[in-house]
Amino acid sequence: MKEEVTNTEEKILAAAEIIFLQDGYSGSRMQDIADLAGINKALLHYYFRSKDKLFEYIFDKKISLMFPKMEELFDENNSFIEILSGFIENYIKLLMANPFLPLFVITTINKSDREDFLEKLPIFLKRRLMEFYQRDLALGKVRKHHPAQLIISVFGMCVFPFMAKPMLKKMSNMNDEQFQEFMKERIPEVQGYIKLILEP
Amino acid sequence: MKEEVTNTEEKILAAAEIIFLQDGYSGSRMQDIADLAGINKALLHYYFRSKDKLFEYIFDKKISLMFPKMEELFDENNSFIEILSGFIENYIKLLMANPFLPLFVITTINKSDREDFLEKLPIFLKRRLMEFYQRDLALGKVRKHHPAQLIISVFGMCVFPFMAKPMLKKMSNMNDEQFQEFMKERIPEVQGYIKLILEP
DNA sequence: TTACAATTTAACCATTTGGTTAAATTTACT
DNA sequence: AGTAAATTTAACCAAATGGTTAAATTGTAA
Repeated sequence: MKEEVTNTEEKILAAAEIIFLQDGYSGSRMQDIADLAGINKALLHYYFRSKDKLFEYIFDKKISLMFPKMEELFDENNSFIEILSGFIENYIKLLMANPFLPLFVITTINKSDREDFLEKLPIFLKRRLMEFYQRDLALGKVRKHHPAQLIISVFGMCVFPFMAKPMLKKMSNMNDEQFQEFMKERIPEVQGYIKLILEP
Repeated sequence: MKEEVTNTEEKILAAAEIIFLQDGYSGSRMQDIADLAGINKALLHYYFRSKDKLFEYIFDKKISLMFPKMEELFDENNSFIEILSGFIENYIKLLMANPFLPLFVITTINKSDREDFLEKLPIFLKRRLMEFYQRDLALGKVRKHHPAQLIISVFGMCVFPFMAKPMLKKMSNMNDEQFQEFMKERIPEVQGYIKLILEP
């Protein structure tokens, strides 16, 4: 059965994604991944030698999702405020489709014994945002702020609700649909904050 | 040796706190806690019957820290903006002294098999903030916003940097002292955002 | 049909881990 | 000194878990 070599491999990866994203590394069991993929443990190890290998494979995929390129935003014609507004919209939509992403990446990176994962962090995102801010500051198009503080704030306002999702749902008596609605409404809300904060 | 019954118990709790906060439930080992407390596993189980009991003990302590009462803030003479500003200062200072607190509480609550912990969430904090917002909105002292969105934003701006601390340190080339400095500077920064967002 | 790769089955191994037990030892208090 | 509680030591258990192995079975392609 050589037909679709990737078929089983894909099933494994899809299953591993779900398990790892929900339970993290130490909370995940290889048996659970095999079960969810509809295969057995022997075959699982036949495809991926070890839990570590499989996990790193998933993590690599996820970290690039967490820090997307978003090249279309970084157009010289865009103002800093427009770039941030675009980022807010794109990023919240991205996270709505991948709600477990932030907690997964951040808990993984926080594990003291896996600091090697830190090496995979990109830095271009923050640097490019800073450059655009400095440009618009010089043009008098934005108010003066500490740009790193502002960027981390925008990031936090987008990301935090997904990490605190169970808390939010409980405290505001929301179900999953209402949470999605809440996050959709959040896009113009946060964009509004940024305008008020930055516009001179 | 009846002298200080609490002495060993306190050593255990202090050790359990450090281990659990850093590694979470499934990442923590009873042996590590015993080692850090300077005792052996037998004695550890002599004081706390099981890992679950010990963990719940720690979690209860921590969740009340995560959602402090801050009664002094909720004074009728304070404006909503003053209340938020006070909250930002108090909360960031609290987290500076307990940097692992947010990730610990949130990851614990997110574990699907421990949803019982959700029951321990308070709701008074959000409700009281909402009441003060509505009052000041009626008085024309604040701009119109979706108050739940605003409150979660303030929360996120305070909490998120601590959860993403290793990422932030890496991306901005900071050491621990510089991170502390960054968070200290963050207090007036976020307070400034709130004023710009809310003042009519 | 043959040959080879994919898959299953099932037993097995070594290690880790939460937890127990019983006996010995130390400590404090009377 | 005697007693009871605190602590240590060390062996032990059972379950969970990552990983291996070998043999059998199934599917595919030549």
